[in-house]
Amino acid sequence: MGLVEKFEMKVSREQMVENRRRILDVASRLFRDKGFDAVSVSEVMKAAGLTHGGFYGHFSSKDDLVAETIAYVLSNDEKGGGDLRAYLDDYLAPRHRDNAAAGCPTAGLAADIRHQTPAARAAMTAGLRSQIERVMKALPDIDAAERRRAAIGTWAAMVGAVILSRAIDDTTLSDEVLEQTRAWLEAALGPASAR
Amino acid sequence: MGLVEKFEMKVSREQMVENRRRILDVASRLFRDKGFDAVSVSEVMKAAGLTHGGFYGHFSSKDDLVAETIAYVLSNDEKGGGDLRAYLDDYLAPRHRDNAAAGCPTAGLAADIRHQTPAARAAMTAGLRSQIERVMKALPDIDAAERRRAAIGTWAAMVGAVILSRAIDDTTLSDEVLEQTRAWLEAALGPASAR
DNA sequence: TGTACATCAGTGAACGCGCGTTCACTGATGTAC
DNA sequence: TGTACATCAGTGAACGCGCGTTCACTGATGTAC
Repeated sequence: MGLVEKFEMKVSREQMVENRRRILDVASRLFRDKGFDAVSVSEVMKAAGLTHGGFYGHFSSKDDLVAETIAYVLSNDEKGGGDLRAYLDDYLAPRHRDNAAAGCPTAGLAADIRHQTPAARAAMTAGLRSQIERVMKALPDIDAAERRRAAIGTWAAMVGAVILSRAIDDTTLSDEVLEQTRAWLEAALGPASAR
Repeated sequence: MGLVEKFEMKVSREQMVENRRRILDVASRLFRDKGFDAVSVSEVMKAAGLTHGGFYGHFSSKDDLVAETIAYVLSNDEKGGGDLRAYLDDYLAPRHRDNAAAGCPTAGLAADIRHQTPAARAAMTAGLRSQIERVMKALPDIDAAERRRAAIGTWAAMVGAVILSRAIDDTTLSDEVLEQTRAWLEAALGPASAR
Protein backbone atom coordinates (compact mmCIF):
# COMPACT_ATOMS: atom_id res chain seq x y z
CA MET A 1 0.00 0.00 0.00
CA GLY A 2 2.58 2.42 1.15
CA LEU A 3 4.67 1.29 -1.75
CA VAL A 4 1.87 1.76 -4.29
CA GLU A 5 1.05 5.18 -2.94
CA LYS A 6 4.66 6.13 -2.92
CA PHE A 7 5.04 4.80 -6.43
CA GLU A 8 2.03 6.70 -7.74
CA MET A 9 3.11 9.85 -5.96
CA LYS A 10 6.58 9.37 -7.38
CA VAL A 11 5.17 8.89 -10.87
CA SER A 12 3.31 12.15 -10.64
CA ARG A 13 6.25 14.07 -9.27
CA GLU A 14 8.45 12.39 -11.82
CA GLN A 15 6.02 13.32 -14.56
CA MET A 16 6.22 16.96 -13.62
CA VAL A 17 9.99 16.82 -13.29
CA GLU A 18 10.14 15.04 -16.63
CA ASN A 19 7.89 17.69 -18.21
CA ARG A 20 10.14 20.41 -16.86
CA ARG A 21 13.19 18.65 -18.21
CA ARG A 22 11.50 18.27 -21.60
CA ILE A 23 10.63 21.99 -21.64
CA LEU A 24 14.29 22.86 -20.95
CA ASP A 25 15.36 20.39 -23.59
CA VAL A 26 13.18 21.68 -26.42
CA ALA A 27 13.84 25.27 -25.31
CA SER A 28 17.58 24.72 -25.56
CA ARG A 29 17.17 23.40 -29.10
CA LEU A 30 14.77 26.12 -30.22
CA PHE A 31 16.88 28.89 -28.64
CA ARG A 32 20.08 27.59 -30.25
CA ASP A 33 18.29 27.40 -33.57
CA LYS A 34 16.44 30.72 -33.61
CA GLY A 35 17.66 32.88 -30.73
CA PHE A 36 15.84 33.81 -27.54
CA ASP A 37 13.66 36.60 -28.93
CA ALA A 38 12.44 34.64 -31.94
CA VAL A 39 11.09 31.75 -29.87
CA SER A 40 7.81 32.27 -28.00
CA VAL A 41 6.71 30.65 -24.78
CA SER A 42 3.81 29.04 -26.67
CA GLU A 43 6.20 27.59 -29.23
CA VAL A 44 8.35 26.02 -26.53
CA MET A 45 5.37 24.54 -24.69
CA LYS A 46 3.84 23.20 -27.89
CA ALA A 47 7.16 21.56 -28.83
CA ALA A 48 7.19 19.99 -25.37
CA GLY A 49 3.68 18.62 -25.94
CA LEU A 50 1.96 21.01 -23.52
CA THR A 51 -0.15 24.16 -23.68
CA HIS A 52 1.16 27.63 -22.95
CA GLY A 53 -0.84 28.17 -19.76
CA GLY A 54 1.08 25.54 -17.85
CA PHE A 55 4.35 27.31 -18.42
CA TYR A 56 4.11 29.44 -15.28
CA GLY A 57 3.85 26.38 -13.11
CA HIS A 58 7.43 25.59 -14.10
CA PHE A 59 9.04 28.99 -14.59
CA SER A 60 8.32 32.45 -13.24
CA SER A 61 8.82 34.20 -16.57
CA LYS A 62 10.36 33.80 -20.03
CA ASP A 63 13.53 35.45 -18.71
CA ASP A 64 13.63 32.78 -16.02
CA LEU A 65 13.34 30.07 -18.69
CA VAL A 66 16.18 31.67 -20.64
CA ALA A 67 18.48 31.74 -17.62
CA GLU A 68 17.59 28.18 -16.57
CA THR A 69 18.02 26.90 -20.11
CA ILE A 70 21.51 28.38 -20.34
CA ALA A 71 22.52 26.80 -17.03
CA TYR A 72 20.92 23.50 -18.08
CA VAL A 73 22.46 23.27 -21.53
CA LEU A 74 25.94 24.42 -20.48
CA SER A 75 26.15 22.04 -17.54
CA ASN A 76 24.85 19.09 -19.59
CA ASP A 77 27.30 19.84 -22.37
CA GLU A 78 30.04 17.20 -22.56
CA LYS A 79 32.45 18.51 -25.10
CA GLY A 80 36.16 18.43 -25.73
CA GLY A 81 36.80 15.39 -23.60
CA GLY A 82 40.27 14.17 -24.34
CA ASP A 83 41.38 14.43 -27.95
CA LEU A 84 41.50 18.07 -29.03
CA ARG A 85 42.15 17.20 -32.68
CA ALA A 86 39.01 15.06 -32.88
CA TYR A 87 37.07 17.80 -31.10
CA LEU A 88 38.30 20.39 -33.61
CA ASP A 89 37.34 18.10 -36.50
CA ASP A 90 33.79 17.75 -35.19
CA TYR A 91 33.40 21.35 -34.11
CA LEU A 92 34.76 23.08 -37.20
CA ALA A 93 32.66 21.04 -39.60
CA PRO A 94 29.76 21.86 -41.97
CA ARG A 95 27.68 19.28 -40.10
CA HIS A 96 28.00 21.29 -36.89
CA ARG A 97 27.45 24.61 -38.66
CA ASP A 98 24.24 23.29 -40.26
CA ASN A 99 22.82 21.80 -37.09
CA ALA A 100 22.77 24.68 -34.63
CA ALA A 101 19.78 23.25 -32.73
CA ALA A 102 21.84 20.29 -31.55
CA GLY A 103 25.20 22.07 -31.69
CA CYS A 104 27.43 23.96 -29.29
CA PRO A 105 25.35 26.21 -27.00
CA THR A 106 28.11 28.78 -26.81
CA ALA A 107 28.26 29.22 -30.58
CA GLY A 108 24.48 29.34 -30.75
CA LEU A 109 23.70 31.52 -27.74
CA ALA A 110 26.72 33.56 -26.60
CA ALA A 111 26.03 36.64 -28.72
CA ASP A 112 22.38 36.63 -27.65
CA ILE A 113 23.21 36.39 -23.96
CA ARG A 114 24.68 39.89 -23.96
CA HIS A 115 21.14 41.30 -23.72
CA GLN A 116 19.74 38.86 -21.18
CA THR A 117 19.29 39.05 -17.41
CA PRO A 118 22.16 38.90 -14.88
CA ALA A 119 21.19 35.30 -14.05
CA ALA A 120 21.62 34.31 -17.70
CA ARG A 121 24.97 36.04 -17.91
CA ALA A 122 26.12 34.38 -14.69
CA ALA A 123 25.23 30.96 -16.13
CA MET A 124 27.22 31.77 -19.24
CA THR A 125 30.19 32.87 -17.13
CA ALA A 126 30.23 29.53 -15.30
CA GLY A 127 29.93 27.68 -18.62
CA LEU A 128 32.82 29.56 -20.18
CA ARG A 129 35.01 29.00 -17.15
CA SER A 130 34.53 25.23 -17.23
CA GLN A 131 34.92 25.13 -21.01
CA ILE A 132 38.29 26.91 -20.80
CA GLU A 133 39.40 24.31 -18.29
CA ARG A 134 38.22 21.47 -20.51
CA VAL A 135 40.19 22.78 -23.46
CA MET A 136 43.21 23.36 -21.21
CA LYS A 137 43.21 19.73 -20.16
CA ALA A 138 43.20 18.63 -23.79
CA LEU A 139 46.16 20.83 -24.68
CA PRO A 140 49.76 19.64 -24.88
CA ASP A 141 51.65 19.72 -21.66
CA ILE A 142 53.35 23.08 -21.82
CA ASP A 143 53.40 25.32 -18.76
CA ALA A 144 50.11 26.33 -17.20
CA ALA A 145 50.10 30.01 -18.16
CA GLU A 146 50.77 29.24 -21.82
CA ARG A 147 48.21 26.46 -21.76
CA ARG A 148 45.52 28.77 -20.41
CA ARG A 149 46.41 31.36 -23.03
CA ALA A 150 46.22 28.77 -25.81
CA ALA A 151 42.93 27.38 -24.44
CA ILE A 152 41.27 30.79 -24.47
CA GLY A 153 42.62 31.69 -27.91
CA THR A 154 41.65 28.34 -29.37
CA TRP A 155 38.16 28.46 -27.92
CA ALA A 156 37.63 32.03 -29.16
CA ALA A 157 38.69 31.00 -32.67
CA MET A 158 36.40 27.94 -32.63
CA VAL A 159 33.36 29.91 -31.51
CA GLY A 160 34.13 32.81 -33.85
CA ALA A 161 34.63 30.55 -36.86
CA VAL A 162 31.31 28.74 -36.38
CA ILE A 163 29.45 32.04 -35.87
CA LEU A 164 31.02 33.53 -39.01
CA SER A 165 30.37 30.39 -41.05
CA ARG A 166 26.70 30.54 -40.06
CA ALA A 167 26.29 34.23 -40.89
CA ILE A 168 27.13 34.02 -44.58
CA ASP A 169 25.30 32.51 -47.52
CA ASP A 170 28.25 31.45 -49.67
CA THR A 171 28.82 27.77 -48.92
CA THR A 172 32.31 27.75 -50.39
CA LEU A 173 33.52 30.64 -48.24
CA SER A 174 31.67 29.24 -45.23
CA ASP A 175 33.33 25.84 -45.64
CA GLU A 176 36.66 27.59 -46.08
CA VAL A 177 36.28 29.55 -42.84
CA LEU A 178 35.73 26.30 -40.94
CA GLU A 179 38.45 24.35 -42.71
CA GLN A 180 41.12 27.05 -42.55
CA THR A 181 40.45 27.75 -38.89
CA ARG A 182 40.68 24.04 -38.18
CA ALA A 183 43.96 23.68 -40.08
CA TRP A 184 45.36 26.84 -38.45
CA LEU A 185 44.49 25.68 -34.93
CA GLU A 186 45.83 22.18 -35.53
CA ALA A 187 49.06 23.62 -36.91
CA ALA A 188 49.42 25.78 -33.78
CA LEU A 189 48.81 22.64 -31.76
CA GLY A 190 51.20 20.42 -33.69
CA PRO A 191 54.74 21.71 -33.10
CA ALA A 192 54.27 22.19 -29.39
CA SER A 193 52.60 18.85 -28.68
CA ALA A 194 55.40 16.52 -29.82
CA ARG A 195 53.32 13.35 -29.61
CA MET B 1 16.95 81.05 -62.31
CA GLY B 2 17.84 77.62 -63.62
CA LEU B 3 20.69 77.60 -61.13
CA VAL B 4 18.48 78.63 -58.21
CA GLU B 5 15.88 76.04 -59.09
CA LYS B 6 18.51 73.36 -59.44
CA PHE B 7 20.06 74.38 -56.15
CA GLU B 8 16.77 74.34 -54.25
CA MET B 9 15.83 71.05 -55.82
CA LYS B 10 19.24 69.72 -54.83
CA VAL B 11 18.85 70.93 -51.23
CA SER B 12 15.59 69.03 -50.88
CA ARG B 13 16.96 65.87 -52.40
CA GLU B 14 20.03 66.20 -50.27
CA GLN B 15 17.87 66.58 -47.18
CA MET B 16 16.11 63.33 -47.95
CA VAL B 17 19.37 61.59 -48.78
CA GLU B 18 20.83 62.97 -45.57
CA ASN B 19 17.80 61.75 -43.59
CA ARG B 20 18.19 58.31 -45.11
CA ARG B 21 21.87 58.27 -44.24
CA ARG B 22 21.06 59.32 -40.69
CA ILE B 23 18.48 56.52 -40.38
CA LEU B 24 21.10 53.99 -41.51
CA ASP B 25 23.61 55.50 -39.13
CA VAL B 26 21.46 55.36 -36.00
CA ALA B 27 20.10 51.95 -37.06
CA SER B 28 23.63 50.57 -37.32
CA ARG B 29 24.40 51.81 -33.82
CA LEU B 30 21.15 50.58 -32.28
CA PHE B 31 21.38 47.20 -34.03
CA ARG B 32 24.99 46.69 -32.91
CA ASP B 33 23.99 47.61 -29.38
CA LYS B 34 20.74 45.64 -28.97
CA GLY B 35 20.34 43.27 -31.91
CA PHE B 36 17.89 43.47 -34.80
CA ASP B 37 14.83 42.09 -33.04
CA ALA B 38 15.15 44.27 -29.95
CA VAL B 39 15.17 47.53 -31.93
CA SER B 40 11.84 48.77 -33.30
CA VAL B 41 11.25 50.85 -36.42
CA SER B 42 9.82 53.62 -34.20
CA GLU B 43 12.94 53.59 -32.05
CA VAL B 44 15.20 53.98 -35.07
CA MET B 45 13.12 56.82 -36.54
CA LYS B 46 12.92 58.61 -33.19
CA ALA B 47 16.71 58.36 -32.80
CA ALA B 48 17.04 59.83 -36.29
CA GLY B 49 14.79 62.75 -35.29
CA LEU B 50 11.80 61.61 -37.38
CA THR B 51 8.44 59.93 -36.80
CA HIS B 52 7.78 56.28 -37.57
CA GLY B 53 5.33 56.93 -40.43
CA GLY B 54 8.01 58.32 -42.70
CA PHE B 55 10.02 55.15 -42.52
CA TYR B 56 8.34 53.51 -45.50
CA GLY B 57 9.33 56.39 -47.75
CA HIS B 58 12.92 55.26 -47.28
CA PHE B 59 12.70 51.48 -46.88
CA SER B 60 10.18 48.89 -48.00
CA SER B 61 10.21 47.00 -44.68
CA LYS B 62 12.18 46.47 -41.50
CA ASP B 63 13.92 43.50 -43.17
CA ASP B 64 14.96 45.87 -45.94
CA LEU B 65 16.42 48.27 -43.36
CA VAL B 66 18.33 45.41 -41.75
CA ALA B 67 19.86 44.32 -45.06
CA GLU B 68 20.71 47.88 -46.10
CA THR B 69 22.18 48.65 -42.70
CA ILE B 70 24.48 45.64 -42.88
CA ALA B 71 25.68 46.62 -46.34
CA TYR B 72 26.09 50.24 -45.21
CA VAL B 73 27.99 49.55 -42.02
CA LEU B 74 30.27 46.89 -43.45
CA SER B 75 31.22 48.94 -46.50
CA ASN B 76 31.86 52.06 -44.41
CA ASP B 77 33.95 50.12 -41.95
CA GLU B 78 37.62 51.05 -42.20
CA LYS B 79 39.39 48.65 -39.97
CA GLY B 80 42.71 46.85 -39.82
CA GLY B 81 44.48 49.26 -42.10
CA GLY B 82 48.17 48.51 -41.88
CA ASP B 83 49.45 47.62 -38.46
CA LEU B 84 47.90 44.37 -37.26
CA ARG B 85 49.37 44.68 -33.77
CA ALA B 86 47.77 48.10 -33.25
CA TYR B 87 44.53 46.73 -34.65
CA LEU B 88 44.62 43.79 -32.22
CA ASP B 89 45.32 46.15 -29.31
CA ASP B 90 42.27 48.26 -30.17
CA TYR B 91 40.01 45.37 -31.05
CA LEU B 92 40.72 43.07 -28.11
CA ALA B 93 40.25 45.81 -25.52
CA PRO B 94 37.67 46.46 -22.77
CA ARG B 95 36.91 49.78 -24.45
CA HIS B 96 35.77 47.99 -27.59
CA ARG B 97 33.88 45.32 -25.65
CA ASP B 98 32.00 47.98 -23.69
CA ASN B 99 31.10 50.09 -26.69
CA ALA B 100 29.30 47.72 -29.02
CA ALA B 101 27.20 50.50 -30.56
CA ALA B 102 30.27 52.10 -32.12
CA GLY B 103 32.29 48.90 -32.36
CA CYS B 104 32.94 46.24 -34.95
CA PRO B 105 29.75 45.39 -36.86
CA THR B 106 30.84 41.80 -37.33
CA ALA B 107 31.24 41.20 -33.60
CA GLY B 108 27.95 42.98 -32.94
CA LEU B 109 25.80 41.56 -35.73
CA ALA B 110 27.24 38.34 -37.18
CA ALA B 111 25.39 35.92 -34.88
CA ASP B 112 22.12 37.78 -35.46
CA ILE B 113 22.46 37.71 -39.24
CA ARG B 114 21.99 33.94 -39.31
CA HIS B 115 18.23 34.47 -39.05
CA GLN B 116 17.91 37.37 -41.45
CA THR B 117 16.92 37.60 -45.11
CA PRO B 118 19.11 36.38 -47.99
CA ALA B 119 19.95 40.01 -48.82
CA ALA B 120 21.29 40.53 -45.30
CA ARG B 121 23.36 37.37 -45.47
CA ALA B 122 24.73 38.34 -48.86
CA ALA B 123 25.85 41.70 -47.46
CA MET B 124 27.58 39.89 -44.59
CA THR B 125 29.31 37.56 -47.04
CA ALA B 126 30.75 40.49 -48.97
CA GLY B 127 31.84 42.14 -45.73
CA LEU B 128 33.60 39.01 -44.48
CA ARG B 129 35.36 38.53 -47.81
CA SER B 130 36.83 42.03 -47.78
CA GLN B 131 37.71 41.78 -44.09
CA ILE B 132 39.69 38.58 -44.69
CA GLU B 133 41.60 40.39 -47.41
CA ARG B 134 42.28 43.36 -45.15
CA VAL B 135 43.72 41.14 -42.43
CA MET B 136 45.74 39.22 -45.05
CA LYS B 137 47.39 42.40 -46.22
CA ALA B 138 48.41 43.25 -42.66
CA LEU B 139 49.97 39.84 -42.08
CA PRO B 140 53.68 39.09 -42.39
CA ASP B 141 54.85 38.20 -45.85
CA ILE B 142 54.65 34.44 -45.79
CA ASP B 143 53.21 32.56 -48.76
CA ALA B 144 49.66 33.38 -49.86
CA ALA B 145 47.97 30.15 -48.77
CA GLU B 146 49.38 30.35 -45.25
CA ARG B 147 48.58 34.04 -45.07
CA ARG B 148 44.94 33.41 -45.96
CA ARG B 149 44.76 30.63 -43.38
CA ALA B 150 46.25 32.87 -40.71
CA ALA B 151 43.95 35.76 -41.68
CA ILE B 152 40.82 33.61 -41.30
CA GLY B 153 42.01 32.03 -38.05
CA THR B 154 43.02 35.38 -36.60
CA TRP B 155 39.77 37.05 -37.56
CA ALA B 156 37.69 34.18 -36.14
CA ALA B 157 39.58 34.43 -32.84
CA MET B 158 39.13 38.22 -32.69
CA VAL B 159 35.39 38.05 -33.32
CA GLY B 160 34.94 35.07 -31.00
CA ALA B 161 36.88 36.67 -28.16
CA VAL B 162 34.86 39.90 -28.28
CA ILE B 163 31.56 37.97 -28.42
CA LEU B 164 32.59 35.80 -25.46
CA SER B 165 33.86 38.77 -23.48
CA ARG B 166 30.49 40.49 -23.96
CA ALA B 167 28.44 37.46 -22.95
CA ILE B 168 29.76 37.08 -19.42
CA ASP B 169 29.31 39.21 -16.31
CA ASP B 170 32.66 38.61 -14.61
CA THR B 171 34.87 41.54 -15.55
CA THR B 172 38.08 39.79 -14.54
CA LEU B 173 37.38 36.76 -16.75
CA SER B 174 36.09 38.99 -19.53
CA ASP B 175 39.26 41.09 -19.46
CA GLU B 176 41.32 37.92 -19.40
CA VAL B 177 39.59 36.52 -22.50
CA LEU B 178 40.47 39.68 -24.41
CA GLU B 179 44.00 39.95 -23.08
CA GLN B 180 44.94 36.29 -23.50
CA THR B 181 43.52 36.15 -27.02
CA ARG B 182 45.46 39.30 -27.87
CA ALA B 183 48.70 37.90 -26.44
CA TRP B 184 48.14 34.54 -28.13
CA LEU B 185 47.50 36.11 -31.54
CA GLU B 186 50.47 38.45 -31.24
CA ALA B 187 52.71 35.55 -30.26
CA ALA B 188 51.53 33.62 -33.31
CA LEU B 189 52.31 36.70 -35.36
CA GLY B 190 55.70 37.40 -33.86
CA PRO B 191 58.02 34.54 -34.81
CA ALA B 192 56.90 34.48 -38.43
CA SER B 193 57.04 38.22 -39.04
CA ALA B 194 60.75 38.81 -38.32
CA ARG B 195 60.50 42.59 -38.12
C1' DT C 1 10.85 88.70 -59.78
C1' DG C 2 6.06 87.31 -58.04
C1' DT C 3 2.14 84.48 -57.81
C1' DA C 4 -0.72 80.32 -58.24
C1' DC C 5 -0.45 75.45 -58.43
C1' DA C 6 1.63 70.66 -57.91
C1' DT C 7 4.48 67.56 -55.61
C1' DC C 8 5.86 64.65 -52.09
C1' DA C 9 8.71 63.88 -47.52
C1' DG C 10 7.17 63.60 -43.26
C1' DT C 11 3.18 63.29 -39.65
C1' DG C 12 0.49 60.73 -36.39
C1' DA C 13 -3.83 58.09 -35.69
C1' DA C 14 -5.24 53.60 -36.66
C1' DC C 15 -5.00 48.58 -38.12
C1' DG C 16 -4.32 43.56 -37.18
C1' DC C 17 -1.34 40.53 -34.95
C1' DG C 18 1.36 37.77 -31.81
C1' DC C 19 3.60 38.36 -27.69
C1' DG C 20 4.10 37.42 -22.35
C1' DT C 21 1.22 36.77 -18.74
C1' DT C 22 -3.16 35.78 -15.90
C1' DC C 23 -6.86 33.09 -14.22
C1' DA C 24 -11.12 30.34 -13.57
C1' DC C 25 -11.58 25.81 -14.41
C1' DT C 26 -10.82 20.50 -14.98
C1' DG C 27 -9.82 16.01 -13.99
C1' DA C 28 -6.25 12.81 -12.91
C1' DT C 29 -3.15 12.16 -8.95
C1' DG C 30 -2.67 11.51 -4.22
C1' DT C 31 -4.72 11.21 0.80
C1' DA C 32 -7.63 9.69 4.71
C1' DC C 33 -10.04 6.29 6.92
C1' DT D 1 -9.08 -3.05 -0.49
C1' DG D 2 -12.78 0.69 -1.46
C1' DT D 3 -14.75 5.12 -1.15
C1' DA D 4 -15.05 10.14 -0.43
C1' DC D 5 -12.38 14.22 -0.44
C1' DA D 6 -8.30 17.37 -1.45
C1' DT D 7 -4.67 18.78 -4.25
C1' DC D 8 -2.59 20.78 -8.02
C1' DA D 9 -0.40 20.19 -12.99
C1' DG D 10 -2.17 21.37 -17.00
C1' DT D 11 -5.94 23.75 -20.04
C1' DG D 12 -7.43 27.41 -22.97
C1' DA D 13 -9.92 31.88 -23.14
C1' DA D 14 -8.77 36.43 -22.17
C1' DC D 15 -5.86 40.62 -20.95
C1' DG D 16 -2.93 44.66 -22.17
C1' DC D 17 0.84 45.88 -24.87
C1' DG D 18 4.09 47.06 -28.46
C1' DC D 19 5.16 45.59 -32.83
C1' DG D 20 5.32 46.34 -38.22
C1' DT D 21 2.68 48.47 -41.40
C1' DT D 22 -0.97 51.61 -43.65
C1' DC D 23 -3.05 55.85 -44.92
C1' DA D 24 -5.42 60.37 -45.06
C1' DC D 25 -3.45 64.50 -44.34
C1' DT D 26 -0.08 68.71 -44.08
C1' DG D 27 2.83 72.16 -45.38
C1' DA D 28 7.37 73.20 -47.07
C1' DT D 29 9.75 72.40 -51.48
C1' DG D 30 9.78 72.88 -56.22
C1' DT D 31 7.43 74.28 -60.92
C1' DA D 32 5.05 77.13 -64.42
C1' DC D 33 4.26 81.31 -66.40
